[in-house]
Amino acid sequence: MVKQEKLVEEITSRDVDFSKWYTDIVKKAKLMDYSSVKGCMIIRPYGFAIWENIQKFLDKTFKYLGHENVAMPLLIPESLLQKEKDHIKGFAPEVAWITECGSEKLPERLCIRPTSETLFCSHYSQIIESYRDLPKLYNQWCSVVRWEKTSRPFLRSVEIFWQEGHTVHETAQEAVEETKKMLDVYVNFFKNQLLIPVISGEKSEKEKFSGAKNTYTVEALMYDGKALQSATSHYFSDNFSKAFNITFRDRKNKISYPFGTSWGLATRVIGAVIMVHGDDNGLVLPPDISPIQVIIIPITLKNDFVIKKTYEIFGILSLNFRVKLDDSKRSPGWKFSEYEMKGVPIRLELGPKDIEKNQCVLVRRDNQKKVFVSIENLKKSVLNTLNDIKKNMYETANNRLRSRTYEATDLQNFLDLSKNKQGFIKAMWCGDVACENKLKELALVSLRCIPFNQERISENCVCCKKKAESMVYFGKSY
RNA sequence: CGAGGUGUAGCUCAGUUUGGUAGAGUGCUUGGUUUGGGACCAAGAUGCCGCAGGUUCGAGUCCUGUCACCUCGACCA
Repeated sequence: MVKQEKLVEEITSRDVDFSKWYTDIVKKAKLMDYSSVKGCMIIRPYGFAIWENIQKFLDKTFKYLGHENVAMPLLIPESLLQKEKDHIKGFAPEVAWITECGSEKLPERLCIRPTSETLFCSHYSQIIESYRDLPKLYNQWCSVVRWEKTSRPFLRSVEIFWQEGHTVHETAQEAVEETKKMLDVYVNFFKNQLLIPVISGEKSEKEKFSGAKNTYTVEALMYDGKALQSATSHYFSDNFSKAFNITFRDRKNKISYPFGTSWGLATRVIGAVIMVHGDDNGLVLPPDISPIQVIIIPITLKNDFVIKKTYEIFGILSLNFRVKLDDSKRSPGWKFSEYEMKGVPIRLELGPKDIEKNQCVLVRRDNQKKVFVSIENLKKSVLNTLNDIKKNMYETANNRLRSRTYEATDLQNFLDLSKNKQGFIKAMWCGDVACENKLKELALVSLRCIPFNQERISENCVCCKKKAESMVYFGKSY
Protein backbone atom coordinates (compact mmCIF):
# COMPACT_ATOMS: atom_id res chain seq x y z
CA MET A 1 0.00 0.00 0.00
CA VAL A 2 1.29 3.47 -0.86
CA LYS A 3 2.00 5.78 1.99
CA GLN A 4 -1.07 7.84 2.66
CA GLU A 5 -0.98 11.57 2.80
CA LYS A 6 -2.00 12.85 6.18
CA LEU A 7 -5.29 14.67 5.73
CA VAL A 8 -6.31 15.60 9.21
CA GLU A 9 -3.86 17.80 11.07
CA GLU A 10 -5.09 17.09 14.56
CA ILE A 11 -4.22 13.41 14.66
CA THR A 12 -0.69 12.55 15.74
CA SER A 13 0.95 10.05 13.39
CA ARG A 14 0.91 6.56 14.86
CA ASP A 15 4.55 6.01 13.97
CA VAL A 16 5.61 9.20 15.73
CA ASP A 17 3.81 8.65 19.02
CA PHE A 18 1.50 5.66 19.20
CA SER A 19 0.12 6.47 22.64
CA LYS A 20 -0.77 9.98 21.66
CA TRP A 21 -2.24 8.74 18.38
CA TYR A 22 -4.48 6.41 20.38
CA THR A 23 -5.81 9.07 22.73
CA ASP A 24 -6.28 11.44 19.78
CA ILE A 25 -8.41 8.84 18.02
CA VAL A 26 -10.69 8.03 20.92
CA LYS A 27 -11.34 11.71 21.52
CA LYS A 28 -11.54 12.93 17.93
CA ALA A 29 -13.77 10.09 16.76
CA LYS A 30 -15.99 10.91 19.77
CA LEU A 31 -15.85 7.38 21.16
CA MET A 32 -15.46 8.43 24.79
CA ASP A 33 -14.86 11.29 27.15
CA TYR A 34 -13.30 11.49 30.59
CA SER A 35 -15.65 11.73 33.55
CA SER A 36 -15.41 13.43 36.92
CA VAL A 37 -14.40 10.14 38.55
CA LYS A 38 -10.82 9.06 38.15
CA GLY A 39 -10.47 6.05 35.89
CA CYS A 40 -14.11 6.04 34.79
CA MET A 41 -14.98 6.96 31.25
CA ILE A 42 -18.06 8.14 29.45
CA ILE A 43 -18.75 6.00 26.41
CA ARG A 44 -20.29 8.40 23.90
CA PRO A 45 -23.01 7.47 21.39
CA TYR A 46 -20.64 6.59 18.56
CA GLY A 47 -18.48 4.42 20.82
CA PHE A 48 -21.49 2.83 22.44
CA ALA A 49 -23.03 2.06 19.04
CA ILE A 50 -19.93 -0.02 18.28
CA TRP A 51 -20.40 -1.85 21.59
CA GLU A 52 -24.08 -2.42 20.82
CA ASN A 53 -23.16 -4.07 17.53
CA ILE A 54 -20.66 -6.27 19.35
CA GLN A 55 -23.34 -7.12 21.91
CA LYS A 56 -25.92 -7.94 19.26
CA PHE A 57 -23.67 -10.42 17.58
CA LEU A 58 -22.35 -12.15 20.69
CA ASP A 59 -25.71 -12.20 22.45
CA LYS A 60 -27.24 -13.99 19.48
CA THR A 61 -24.42 -16.53 19.50
CA PHE A 62 -24.67 -17.13 23.26
CA LYS A 63 -28.41 -17.68 23.03
CA TYR A 64 -28.02 -19.95 20.03
CA LEU A 65 -25.72 -22.08 22.19
CA GLY A 66 -28.36 -22.30 24.92
CA HIS A 67 -27.35 -19.51 27.31
CA GLU A 68 -29.84 -17.30 29.11
CA ASN A 69 -29.34 -13.71 30.21
CA VAL A 70 -29.82 -12.74 33.85
CA ALA A 71 -29.13 -9.73 36.08
CA MET A 72 -27.20 -10.22 39.29
CA PRO A 73 -26.84 -7.63 42.07
CA LEU A 74 -24.21 -4.93 41.92
CA LEU A 75 -23.14 -5.57 45.53
CA ILE A 76 -21.52 -8.54 47.21
CA PRO A 77 -21.41 -9.00 51.01
CA GLU A 78 -17.88 -9.49 52.31
CA SER A 79 -18.65 -12.96 53.69
CA LEU A 80 -19.74 -14.14 50.26
CA LEU A 81 -16.71 -12.75 48.46
CA GLN A 82 -14.39 -14.55 50.88
CA LYS A 83 -15.71 -18.04 50.36
CA GLU A 84 -13.21 -19.00 47.67
CA LYS A 85 -9.73 -18.30 49.04
CA ASP A 86 -7.67 -17.89 45.85
CA HIS A 87 -10.41 -15.79 44.33
CA ILE A 88 -10.52 -13.18 47.10
CA LYS A 89 -6.75 -13.17 47.36
CA GLY A 90 -6.48 -12.22 43.69
CA PHE A 91 -9.06 -9.48 43.75
CA ALA A 92 -8.69 -8.02 47.25
CA PRO A 93 -6.31 -5.17 46.36
CA GLU A 94 -8.64 -3.66 43.81
CA VAL A 95 -12.04 -4.17 45.39
CA ALA A 96 -14.17 -1.09 46.24
CA TRP A 97 -16.11 -1.29 49.53
CA ILE A 98 -19.32 0.30 50.71
CA THR A 99 -19.16 0.74 54.47
CA GLU A 100 -21.94 3.15 55.32
CA CYS A 101 -25.39 4.28 54.33
CA GLY A 102 -26.16 7.91 55.10
CA SER A 103 -24.50 8.36 58.45
CA GLU A 104 -25.01 4.77 59.59
CA LYS A 105 -22.32 2.16 59.49
CA LEU A 106 -23.36 -1.06 57.75
CA PRO A 107 -23.25 -4.24 59.87
CA GLU A 108 -21.34 -5.97 57.07
CA ARG A 109 -19.46 -4.12 54.38
CA LEU A 110 -20.46 -4.69 50.77
CA CYS A 111 -18.17 -4.66 47.78
CA ILE A 112 -19.04 -3.50 44.31
CA ARG A 113 -18.64 -6.64 42.18
CA PRO A 114 -15.18 -6.96 40.62
CA THR A 115 -16.59 -10.04 38.82
CA SER A 116 -19.63 -12.11 39.70
CA GLU A 117 -18.53 -15.71 40.30
CA THR A 118 -19.54 -15.50 43.95
CA LEU A 119 -23.00 -14.13 43.14
CA PHE A 120 -23.71 -16.76 40.52
CA CYS A 121 -22.42 -19.58 42.69
CA SER A 122 -24.41 -18.51 45.69
CA HIS A 123 -27.53 -18.42 43.51
CA TYR A 124 -26.70 -21.77 41.89
CA SER A 125 -26.45 -23.39 45.33
CA GLN A 126 -30.09 -22.38 45.86
CA ILE A 127 -31.58 -23.51 42.57
CA ILE A 128 -29.67 -26.69 41.70
CA GLU A 129 -30.87 -29.95 43.22
CA SER A 130 -30.66 -32.66 40.61
CA TYR A 131 -28.66 -33.58 37.53
CA ARG A 132 -31.89 -32.65 35.74
CA ASP A 133 -31.19 -29.00 36.65
CA LEU A 134 -27.88 -29.12 34.82
CA PRO A 135 -26.31 -27.60 32.92
CA LYS A 136 -27.06 -24.05 33.98
CA LEU A 137 -25.90 -21.67 31.27
CA TYR A 138 -26.19 -18.05 32.38
CA ASN A 139 -24.75 -14.81 31.05
CA GLN A 140 -25.04 -11.18 32.01
CA TRP A 141 -24.22 -7.86 30.35
CA CYS A 142 -23.17 -5.48 33.08
CA SER A 143 -20.34 -3.46 34.50
CA VAL A 144 -17.92 -4.36 37.26
CA VAL A 145 -15.49 -2.27 39.30
CA ARG A 146 -11.79 -2.86 39.83
CA TRP A 147 -9.82 -0.05 41.41
CA GLU A 148 -7.02 0.17 38.85
CA LYS A 149 -4.25 2.56 39.68
CA THR A 150 -3.68 3.67 36.15
CA SER A 151 -6.24 3.71 33.40
CA ARG A 152 -6.45 4.16 29.66
CA PRO A 153 -9.58 4.68 27.57
CA PHE A 154 -11.16 1.30 26.72
CA LEU A 155 -8.01 -0.64 27.65
CA ARG A 156 -8.09 -0.28 31.40
CA SER A 157 -10.68 1.49 33.49
CA VAL A 158 -12.11 1.35 36.98
CA GLU A 159 -15.59 0.53 35.73
CA ILE A 160 -15.49 -2.22 33.13
CA PHE A 161 -18.41 -2.79 30.76
CA TRP A 162 -18.52 -6.39 29.73
CA GLN A 163 -20.31 -9.66 29.35
CA GLU A 164 -19.70 -12.48 31.84
CA GLY A 165 -20.95 -15.99 31.27
CA HIS A 166 -21.18 -18.42 34.22
CA THR A 167 -22.07 -22.05 33.76
CA VAL A 168 -22.22 -25.26 35.83
CA HIS A 169 -22.21 -28.78 34.47
CA GLU A 170 -22.76 -32.33 35.56
CA THR A 171 -19.34 -33.59 34.50
CA ALA A 172 -15.83 -32.20 34.34
CA GLN A 173 -15.64 -33.11 30.67
CA GLU A 174 -18.75 -31.11 29.85
CA ALA A 175 -17.39 -28.07 31.69
CA VAL A 176 -14.03 -28.33 29.94
CA GLU A 177 -15.86 -28.53 26.61
CA GLU A 178 -17.90 -25.45 27.50
CA THR A 179 -14.75 -23.53 28.43
CA LYS A 180 -13.15 -24.32 25.09
CA LYS A 181 -16.34 -23.85 23.10
CA MET A 182 -16.79 -20.32 24.44
CA LEU A 183 -13.17 -19.51 23.75
CA ASP A 184 -13.82 -20.62 20.19
CA VAL A 185 -16.81 -18.28 20.02
CA TYR A 186 -14.42 -15.46 20.85
CA VAL A 187 -11.74 -16.64 18.43
CA ASN A 188 -14.27 -16.77 15.59
CA PHE A 189 -15.75 -13.44 16.55
CA PHE A 190 -12.31 -11.85 16.44
CA LYS A 191 -11.53 -13.44 13.11
CA ASN A 192 -14.83 -12.96 11.30
CA GLN A 193 -16.34 -9.81 12.80
CA LEU A 194 -13.51 -7.79 14.34
CA LEU A 195 -11.11 -9.00 11.61
CA ILE A 196 -8.37 -9.50 14.18
CA PRO A 197 -6.21 -12.63 14.05
CA VAL A 198 -5.46 -13.98 17.53
CA ILE A 199 -3.28 -16.47 19.31
CA SER A 200 -5.45 -18.69 21.45
CA GLY A 201 -4.21 -20.95 24.18
CA GLU A 202 -3.80 -21.47 27.89
CA LYS A 203 -2.48 -19.08 30.52
CA SER A 204 0.43 -20.12 32.70
CA GLU A 205 -0.13 -20.86 36.39
CA LYS A 206 1.22 -17.40 37.22
CA GLU A 207 -1.11 -15.55 34.83
CA LYS A 208 -4.33 -17.49 35.32
CA PHE A 209 -7.57 -16.20 36.87
CA SER A 210 -7.80 -16.25 40.68
CA GLY A 211 -9.77 -19.35 41.63
CA ALA A 212 -9.58 -21.07 38.24
CA LYS A 213 -8.05 -24.43 37.45
CA ASN A 214 -7.30 -23.39 33.86
CA THR A 215 -7.58 -20.06 32.08
CA TYR A 216 -7.75 -19.86 28.31
CA THR A 217 -7.08 -16.64 26.49
CA VAL A 218 -7.28 -14.81 23.22
CA GLU A 219 -4.17 -12.69 22.62
CA ALA A 220 -4.05 -10.07 19.87
CA LEU A 221 -1.12 -8.06 18.56
CA MET A 222 -1.51 -4.30 18.33
CA TYR A 223 0.04 -2.05 15.64
CA ASP A 224 2.87 -1.06 17.99
CA GLY A 225 3.78 -4.69 18.65
CA LYS A 226 2.29 -4.95 22.13
CA ALA A 227 -0.03 -7.77 23.11
CA LEU A 228 -3.58 -7.33 24.36
CA GLN A 229 -5.40 -10.02 26.30
CA SER A 230 -8.73 -9.64 24.57
CA ALA A 231 -11.03 -12.29 26.04
CA THR A 232 -10.74 -15.13 28.55
CA SER A 233 -12.52 -18.37 29.37
CA HIS A 234 -11.96 -20.18 32.68
CA TYR A 235 -12.43 -23.75 33.84
CA PHE A 236 -13.06 -23.96 37.58
CA SER A 237 -13.33 -27.68 38.07
CA ASP A 238 -15.35 -28.02 41.32
CA ASN A 239 -13.44 -25.27 43.21
CA PHE A 240 -16.34 -22.86 43.42
CA SER A 241 -18.96 -25.59 43.81
CA LYS A 242 -17.21 -26.82 46.92
CA ALA A 243 -16.60 -23.33 48.29
CA PHE A 244 -20.26 -22.41 47.79
CA ASN A 245 -21.68 -25.81 48.53
CA ILE A 246 -23.41 -26.27 45.20
CA THR A 247 -24.56 -29.89 45.20
CA PHE A 248 -26.87 -32.07 43.15
CA ARG A 249 -28.24 -35.62 43.16
CA ASP A 250 -26.46 -37.40 40.33
CA ARG A 251 -27.77 -40.23 38.16
CA LYS A 252 -26.75 -42.76 40.81
CA ASN A 253 -28.60 -40.85 43.56
CA LYS A 254 -25.34 -39.69 45.10
CA ILE A 255 -24.67 -36.12 46.22
CA SER A 256 -22.14 -34.53 43.84
CA TYR A 257 -20.46 -31.22 43.15
CA PRO A 258 -20.95 -29.79 39.65
CA PHE A 259 -18.16 -28.30 37.50
CA GLY A 260 -18.05 -24.63 36.61
CA THR A 261 -16.83 -22.20 33.97
CA SER A 262 -16.84 -18.48 33.34
CA TRP A 263 -15.91 -16.43 30.30
CA GLY A 264 -15.91 -12.75 29.47
CA LEU A 265 -15.25 -10.06 26.92
CA ALA A 266 -15.16 -6.33 27.65
CA THR A 267 -15.30 -2.98 25.84
CA ARG A 268 -11.54 -3.39 25.81
CA VAL A 269 -12.00 -5.05 22.41
CA ILE A 270 -12.90 -1.61 21.04
CA GLY A 271 -9.38 -0.60 22.03
CA ALA A 272 -8.08 -3.61 20.13
CA VAL A 273 -10.05 -2.64 17.02
CA ILE A 274 -8.62 0.87 17.19
CA MET A 275 -5.03 -0.30 17.66
CA VAL A 276 -5.13 -3.07 15.07
CA HIS A 277 -6.97 -1.36 12.21
CA GLY A 278 -6.66 2.40 12.71
CA ASP A 279 -4.36 4.58 10.62
CA ASP A 280 -3.12 8.18 10.49
CA ASN A 281 -6.46 9.41 9.18
CA GLY A 282 -8.34 7.92 12.11
CA LEU A 283 -10.39 4.86 12.87
CA VAL A 284 -10.91 2.05 10.41
CA LEU A 285 -13.91 0.02 11.52
CA PRO A 286 -14.76 -3.56 10.58
CA PRO A 287 -18.01 -3.42 8.55
CA ASP A 288 -19.89 -5.79 10.88
CA ILE A 289 -19.54 -3.56 13.92
CA SER A 290 -19.38 -0.14 12.29
CA PRO A 291 -22.37 1.98 13.37
CA ILE A 292 -22.40 3.40 9.84
CA GLN A 293 -21.44 1.07 6.99
CA VAL A 294 -22.07 3.51 4.14
CA ILE A 295 -21.90 7.28 4.35
CA ILE A 296 -23.54 9.15 1.51
CA ILE A 297 -22.19 12.62 0.84
CA PRO A 298 -23.98 14.87 -1.62
CA ILE A 299 -21.51 17.22 -3.29
CA THR A 300 -24.06 19.99 -3.65
CA LEU A 301 -27.28 20.74 -1.83
CA LYS A 302 -28.47 23.15 -4.48
CA ASN A 303 -29.54 20.81 -7.26
CA ASP A 304 -33.06 19.47 -6.61
CA PHE A 305 -32.73 16.59 -9.02
CA VAL A 306 -29.46 15.47 -7.43
CA ILE A 307 -30.95 15.71 -3.94
CA LYS A 308 -33.97 13.71 -4.94
CA LYS A 309 -31.80 11.02 -6.51
CA THR A 310 -29.56 10.97 -3.43
CA TYR A 311 -32.50 10.33 -1.11
CA GLU A 312 -33.70 7.62 -3.42
CA ILE A 313 -30.33 5.86 -3.21
CA PHE A 314 -30.30 6.31 0.56
CA GLY A 315 -33.70 4.63 0.78
CA ILE A 316 -32.70 1.67 -1.35
CA LEU A 317 -29.41 1.00 0.48
CA SER A 318 -31.02 1.39 3.91
CA LEU A 319 -32.93 -1.82 3.37
CA ASN A 320 -29.71 -3.83 3.47
CA PHE A 321 -27.05 -1.73 5.18
CA ARG A 322 -26.52 0.76 7.99
CA VAL A 323 -26.48 3.94 5.91
CA LYS A 324 -26.24 7.59 6.78
CA LEU A 325 -26.86 10.52 4.46
CA ASP A 326 -25.04 13.65 5.55
CA ASP A 327 -26.92 16.59 4.07
CA SER A 328 -25.64 19.03 6.71
CA LYS A 329 -24.28 22.40 5.66
CA ARG A 330 -20.63 21.45 5.67
CA SER A 331 -18.25 21.39 2.77
CA PRO A 332 -17.80 18.00 1.11
CA GLY A 333 -14.12 18.02 2.03
CA TRP A 334 -14.95 18.46 5.69
CA LYS A 335 -17.34 15.52 5.55
CA PHE A 336 -14.78 13.32 3.81
CA SER A 337 -12.32 13.86 6.65
CA GLU A 338 -14.94 13.53 9.34
CA TYR A 339 -16.16 10.10 8.28
CA GLU A 340 -12.65 8.90 7.60
CA MET A 341 -11.78 9.82 11.16
CA LYS A 342 -14.82 7.84 12.29
CA GLY A 343 -13.73 4.82 10.29
CA VAL A 344 -16.81 4.40 8.08
CA PRO A 345 -15.98 1.55 5.63
CA ILE A 346 -17.59 2.99 2.47
CA ARG A 347 -18.18 6.53 1.28
CA LEU A 348 -20.44 7.35 -1.66
CA GLU A 349 -19.98 10.74 -3.28
CA LEU A 350 -22.92 11.99 -5.31
CA GLY A 351 -22.52 15.05 -7.50
CA PRO A 352 -24.32 16.46 -10.54
CA LYS A 353 -21.69 15.07 -12.90
CA ASP A 354 -22.18 11.56 -11.48
CA ILE A 355 -25.95 11.57 -11.50
CA GLU A 356 -25.88 12.72 -15.12
CA LYS A 357 -23.95 9.56 -15.99
CA ASN A 358 -26.07 7.45 -13.63
CA GLN A 359 -23.07 6.65 -11.47
CA CYS A 360 -21.43 7.66 -8.21
CA VAL A 361 -18.00 7.60 -6.59
CA LEU A 362 -17.37 4.79 -4.12
CA VAL A 363 -14.38 5.20 -1.78
CA ARG A 364 -13.06 2.46 0.49
CA ARG A 365 -11.82 3.48 3.92
CA ASP A 366 -9.31 0.64 4.23
CA ASN A 367 -7.16 1.51 1.19
CA GLN A 368 -8.63 4.88 0.08
CA LYS A 369 -9.29 3.53 -3.43
CA LYS A 370 -11.88 5.41 -5.46
CA VAL A 371 -13.99 3.80 -8.18
CA PHE A 372 -16.99 4.85 -10.23
CA VAL A 373 -19.94 2.50 -9.85
CA SER A 374 -23.23 2.48 -11.68
CA ILE A 375 -26.29 3.35 -9.62
CA GLU A 376 -28.22 0.36 -10.96
CA ASN A 377 -25.77 -2.09 -9.42
CA LEU A 378 -25.06 -0.07 -6.31
CA LYS A 379 -26.43 -2.55 -3.81
CA LYS A 380 -24.29 -5.32 -5.25
CA SER A 381 -21.21 -3.09 -5.46
CA VAL A 382 -21.58 -2.10 -1.81
CA LEU A 383 -22.00 -5.70 -0.69
CA ASN A 384 -18.98 -6.87 -2.69
CA THR A 385 -16.87 -3.97 -1.49
CA LEU A 386 -17.75 -4.60 2.16
CA ASN A 387 -16.66 -8.21 1.70
CA ASP A 388 -13.42 -7.14 0.02
CA ILE A 389 -12.76 -4.68 2.83
CA LYS A 390 -13.23 -7.43 5.41
CA LYS A 391 -10.86 -9.71 3.56
CA ASN A 392 -8.24 -6.99 3.16
CA MET A 393 -8.45 -5.78 6.77
CA TYR A 394 -8.01 -9.29 8.11
CA GLU A 395 -5.11 -10.00 5.76
CA THR A 396 -3.34 -6.78 6.67
CA ALA A 397 -3.66 -7.55 10.37
CA ASN A 398 -2.68 -11.16 9.84
CA ASN A 399 0.42 -10.26 7.83
CA ARG A 400 1.51 -7.97 10.61
CA LEU A 401 0.99 -10.68 13.21
CA ARG A 402 3.06 -13.13 11.12
CA SER A 403 5.86 -10.68 10.36
CA ARG A 404 6.06 -9.56 13.97
CA THR A 405 6.24 -13.00 15.51
CA TYR A 406 9.81 -14.02 16.19
CA GLU A 407 11.46 -17.22 17.35
CA ALA A 408 14.11 -17.41 20.04
CA THR A 409 16.22 -20.48 20.58
CA ASP A 410 18.59 -19.30 23.30
CA LEU A 411 18.62 -16.69 26.03
CA GLN A 412 20.87 -14.18 24.27
CA ASN A 413 18.76 -14.45 21.15
CA PHE A 414 15.65 -13.92 23.31
CA LEU A 415 17.06 -10.82 24.99
CA ASP A 416 18.17 -9.33 21.65
CA LEU A 417 14.72 -9.85 20.17
CA SER A 418 12.90 -8.40 23.17
CA LYS A 419 15.16 -5.38 23.07
CA ASN A 420 15.16 -4.70 19.33
CA LYS A 421 11.85 -6.02 18.03
CA GLN A 422 8.26 -5.19 18.89
CA GLY A 423 6.01 -8.22 18.75
CA PHE A 424 5.52 -11.78 19.94
CA ILE A 425 8.46 -14.01 20.73
CA LYS A 426 7.91 -17.73 20.42
CA ALA A 427 10.18 -19.86 22.58
CA MET A 428 10.39 -23.23 24.31
CA TRP A 429 9.67 -23.28 28.04
CA CYS A 430 10.27 -25.82 30.79
CA GLY A 431 7.07 -24.92 32.64
CA ASP A 432 8.85 -23.51 35.68
CA VAL A 433 7.60 -20.17 37.04
CA ALA A 434 11.20 -19.30 37.93
CA CYS A 435 12.08 -19.06 34.24
CA GLU A 436 8.91 -17.09 33.55
CA ASN A 437 9.89 -14.60 36.26
CA LYS A 438 13.48 -14.41 35.13
CA LEU A 439 12.49 -13.58 31.56
CA LYS A 440 10.11 -10.94 32.81
CA GLU A 441 12.87 -9.36 34.83
CA LEU A 442 15.56 -9.53 32.15
CA ALA A 443 13.49 -8.89 29.03
CA LEU A 444 10.44 -7.05 30.44
CA VAL A 445 8.09 -9.45 28.72
CA SER A 446 5.36 -11.68 30.12
CA LEU A 447 4.23 -15.12 29.11
CA ARG A 448 1.13 -14.37 27.04
CA CYS A 449 -0.05 -17.92 26.43
CA ILE A 450 0.70 -21.56 25.80
CA PRO A 451 -0.91 -21.87 22.36
CA PHE A 452 -3.08 -24.79 21.28
CA ASN A 453 -1.06 -24.89 18.06
CA GLN A 454 2.20 -26.27 19.34
CA GLU A 455 5.48 -26.26 17.42
CA ARG A 456 8.80 -27.80 18.34
CA ILE A 457 11.35 -25.00 17.95
CA SER A 458 13.98 -26.82 19.96
CA GLU A 459 14.23 -29.40 22.74
CA ASN A 460 15.29 -27.13 25.60
CA CYS A 461 13.90 -24.27 27.65
CA VAL A 462 15.05 -20.92 26.27
CA CYS A 463 15.91 -19.79 29.78
CA CYS A 464 17.29 -22.68 31.88
CA LYS A 465 18.14 -25.11 29.04
CA LYS A 466 16.36 -27.96 30.83
CA LYS A 467 14.02 -30.16 28.84
CA ALA A 468 11.19 -28.04 27.44
CA GLU A 469 7.54 -28.77 28.12
CA SER A 470 5.90 -26.54 25.53
CA MET A 471 6.27 -23.70 23.05
CA VAL A 472 4.90 -20.43 24.40
CA TYR A 473 4.36 -16.81 23.34
CA PHE A 474 6.00 -13.94 25.15
CA GLY A 475 5.25 -10.26 24.67
CA LYS A 476 4.92 -6.84 26.18
CA SER A 477 1.35 -6.38 27.22
CA TYR A 478 -1.11 -3.55 27.68
C1' C B 1 1.90 2.75 44.11
C1' G B 2 7.17 4.72 42.22
C1' A B 3 9.74 8.26 38.46
C1' G B 4 8.82 12.24 35.05
C1' G B 5 5.46 15.73 32.53
C1' U B 6 0.94 18.79 31.86
C1' G B 7 -3.49 21.58 33.82
C1' U B 8 -5.27 29.14 30.95
C1' A B 9 -12.05 29.93 26.09
C1' G B 10 -15.48 23.75 23.48
C1' C B 11 -10.30 22.17 21.31
C1' U B 12 -4.72 23.16 20.52
C1' C B 13 -1.75 26.30 23.03
C1' A B 14 1.08 31.40 24.19
C1' G B 15 1.57 34.33 28.59
C1' U B 16 4.80 32.13 34.42
C1' U B 17 11.88 33.53 33.86
C1' U B 18 11.25 39.63 35.87
C1' G B 19 3.76 39.74 40.06
C1' G B 20 0.48 45.18 37.50
C1' U B 21 -6.38 45.58 32.36
C1' A B 22 -7.08 37.68 30.14
C1' G B 23 -4.45 36.41 24.73
C1' A B 24 -3.90 33.77 19.65
C1' G B 25 -5.45 30.04 16.24
C1' U B 26 -9.37 26.88 15.64
C1' G B 27 -14.34 25.77 16.92
C1' C B 28 -19.34 27.99 18.21
C1' U B 29 -23.72 31.71 16.84
C1' U B 30 -25.94 35.02 12.94
C1' G B 31 -26.05 36.84 7.80
C1' G B 32 -24.11 36.39 2.89
C1' U B 33 -21.09 34.11 -1.04
C1' U B 34 -19.48 28.95 -1.73
C1' U B 35 -19.38 23.40 -2.22
C1' G B 36 -15.45 17.00 -6.46
C1' G B 37 -10.29 16.64 -0.07
C1' G B 38 -11.38 20.03 6.59
C1' A B 39 -14.00 27.13 1.66
C1' C B 40 -14.33 32.76 2.10
C1' C B 41 -16.16 37.61 3.99
C1' A B 42 -18.59 40.37 7.89
C1' A B 43 -20.60 40.78 12.77
C1' G B 44 -21.05 38.40 17.64
C1' A B 45 -20.85 35.25 22.20
C1' U B 46 -17.55 32.48 25.19
C1' G B 47 -12.85 32.41 31.12
C1' C B 48 -13.70 30.70 39.61
C1' C B 49 -5.99 30.68 34.52
C1' G B 50 -7.73 22.51 37.81
C1' C B 51 -9.09 23.13 43.23
C1' A B 52 -7.88 24.94 48.43
C1' G B 53 -4.87 27.77 51.46
C1' G B 54 -0.76 31.32 52.03
C1' U B 55 2.70 35.70 50.78
C1' U B 56 1.54 40.71 48.68
C1' C B 57 -1.42 47.15 47.98
C1' G B 58 -2.00 43.59 43.90
C1' A B 59 -1.18 36.39 42.01
C1' G B 60 -2.44 32.95 35.70
C1' U B 61 2.68 34.25 37.36
C1' C B 62 5.80 33.28 43.92
C1' C B 63 5.08 29.42 48.26
C1' U B 64 2.37 25.03 50.50
C1' G B 65 -1.12 21.38 49.89
C1' U B 66 -4.45 18.76 46.88
C1' C B 67 -7.01 16.70 42.53
C1' A B 68 -7.12 15.15 37.49
C1' C B 69 -4.90 13.75 32.93
C1' C B 70 -0.52 11.97 29.93
C1' U B 71 4.22 8.93 29.50
C1' C B 72 7.36 5.03 31.56
C1' G B 73 7.53 1.20 35.39
C1' A B 74 4.84 -2.17 39.27
C1' C B 75 -0.21 -4.49 39.51
C1' C B 76 -4.24 -6.25 36.63
C1' A B 77 -8.67 -7.93 31.86
